[in-house]
Amino acid sequence: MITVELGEDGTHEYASGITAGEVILNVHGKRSGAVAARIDGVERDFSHVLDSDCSLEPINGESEEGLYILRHSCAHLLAQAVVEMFPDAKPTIGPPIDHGFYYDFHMDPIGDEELKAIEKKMNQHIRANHAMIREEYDNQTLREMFSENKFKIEIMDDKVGHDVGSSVYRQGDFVDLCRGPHVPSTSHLRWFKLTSTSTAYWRADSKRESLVRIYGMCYASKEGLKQRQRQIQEAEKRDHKKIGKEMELYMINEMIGKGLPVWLPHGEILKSEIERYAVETEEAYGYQRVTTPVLAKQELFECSGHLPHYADGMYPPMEMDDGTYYLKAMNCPMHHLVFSSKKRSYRELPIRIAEYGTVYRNELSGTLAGLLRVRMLSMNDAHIYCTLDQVGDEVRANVQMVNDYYRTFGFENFHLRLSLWDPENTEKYIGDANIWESTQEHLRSILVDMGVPFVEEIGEAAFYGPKIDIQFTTALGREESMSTIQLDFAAKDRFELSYKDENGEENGEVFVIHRAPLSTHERFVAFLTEHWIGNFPTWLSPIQVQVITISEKQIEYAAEVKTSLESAGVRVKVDDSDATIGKKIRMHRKMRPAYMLILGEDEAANQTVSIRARNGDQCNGVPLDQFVSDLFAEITNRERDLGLVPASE
RNA sequence: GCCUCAGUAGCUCAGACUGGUAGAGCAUCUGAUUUGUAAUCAGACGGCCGGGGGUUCGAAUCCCUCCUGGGGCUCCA
Repeated sequence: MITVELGEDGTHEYASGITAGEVILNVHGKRSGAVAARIDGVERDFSHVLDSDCSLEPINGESEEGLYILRHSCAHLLAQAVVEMFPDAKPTIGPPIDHGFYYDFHMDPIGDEELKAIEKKMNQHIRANHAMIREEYDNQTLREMFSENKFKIEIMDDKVGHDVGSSVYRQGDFVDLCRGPHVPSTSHLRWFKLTSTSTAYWRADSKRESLVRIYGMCYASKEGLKQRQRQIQEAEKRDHKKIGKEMELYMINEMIGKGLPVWLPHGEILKSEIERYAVETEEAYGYQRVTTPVLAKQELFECSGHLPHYADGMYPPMEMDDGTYYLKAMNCPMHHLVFSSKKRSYRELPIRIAEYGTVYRNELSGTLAGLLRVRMLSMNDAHIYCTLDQVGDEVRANVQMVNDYYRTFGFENFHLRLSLWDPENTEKYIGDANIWESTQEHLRSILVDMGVPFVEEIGEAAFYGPKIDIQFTTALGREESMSTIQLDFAAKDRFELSYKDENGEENGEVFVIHRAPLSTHERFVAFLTEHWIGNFPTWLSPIQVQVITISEKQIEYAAEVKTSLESAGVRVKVDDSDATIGKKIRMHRKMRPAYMLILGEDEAANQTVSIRARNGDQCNGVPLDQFVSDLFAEITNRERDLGLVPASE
């Protein structure tokens, strides 16, 4: 007999030789929702045989670990179907990922129809409910089993070696090299869907074989799968490309080029309102503004380290009669030169230099997408020059600034990330291990002191130093960097930055903080559009008030209303055409004005307006003067919500 | 750059599989209508069907090629 410790479910005695699955069946019954078990802390299959005392905890399919196992198993199921339908296809690797899984095959490219057929075949195997059986073999046998698949052999060379054996998993006629664990049988994989295909290179190396990657999503329940599908639908509704077109925020023209959006009047309003807000804020925080050129000589970018470390991200050089020029991919080198354009005293520090600078980056043409990935970016950029002692205050001020901005813009789904260098991969970075470790520790202790929660991630640092990124979660559940605060210890040496200290000595210990709390105009407007579904707060709305007349008789009064709103600085448009008001409301809805004003005989007679908020709530008979002053307050206070109409019950 | 799906009127889309020479709604314009909170009626205008090449008596439709857009190309048994 052996003793199995089951946590809350107590301790049970079984005959030695019982499997994990049998214990779970005994304790939790058929519908336990478990897909595997954790035995003495190690994830195991249901078929794992228990022959000594141990602890056992079922892994539920809905848990993070459970979903990982489900998705991994679903990748195997995909490979089974693909190999059956395309006997020449060679499976390579197939890991679980967020929401699902993929599997890379060495095979001819496939299209939508094949994808559907593969999904159908997978469903057949689910109905057949093949057991997923673990088998262990010695090294020699494994190499014989997979002798037809050089990719698997290469994986063995790397991960298994030549001495020890490993495991395979078999379902029906299909066998795959794998460590496991897996679900006990294919019927657990019902809630999946193949989503797309793509290409990837073997080992992410463009010189190696090109592989077909097939993506799928997989969940533990119908509800899980449906919920994800709803999330995707919701994200489509919020897509900034769709809303951007409807609201005429920006356009992309073939003759101008890919990744080079043109800001249309409505988008330009968003952009300049954001910029005005940034300028006000930065003035309050003691920043000085400059404008620097969009291109500069090669020497500058060699000095900054961009050319050796960032050349792929830059536009190719331009040969001029006096040297080689590059479009700038970053503003920092120019700001460094502003700093060192005159002698600096310790009394001046910290010096904060800001600019809404336009930078140019050579993104691969296939990665460009709407406003989210572009080749010309307007950055809300600034550089702070300070001593190491001052870094803490400056970082704190910037975290505070980000918090204030996000509250005003209504963003809630975000968290801080301390982005560290990768000590295994040092050639990507400037500077030695000591300076990296000490500056990272400095930033870490600032965050800890502030008591703000943050996560750490290795390999996400900039090439010149560690950073604090503010990570934003999109409607699709994907995490994107929105704001950044970067500590740069390399610039002082490269640009010989210095100041005269209290002792009258030239001091070269100038630390630079790069910060961009509002990201780029392009990304920021894209996220803002997605977040508000185009229904921006009044101060940001391209059209703040849309006036609608009921009949021709109110044309004059409408003009009067327009004039008084305009004199208060409100962006207002009038529709005095002879269409019905129902039609006018419907038509103007797509431009998402914060408020519509309905003007009829009553309003004209009493100098009032009827307000219709964006959500359809109304408030009739409001005196015009009152509306104008209330609206003015709402705009100047940058209120998040439309407050001029009481919410309907 | 690579794979995949797509590109038809200003917008949203049908027609394509099975070749016979282009359609709808909205927008716009012109009339009529003067309207109280998500589409008033009628008429007109509008397209070298992304570009080029090929097959054919005949191509939006089939084939090739280029361009542009969407999705993906980070997750490593």
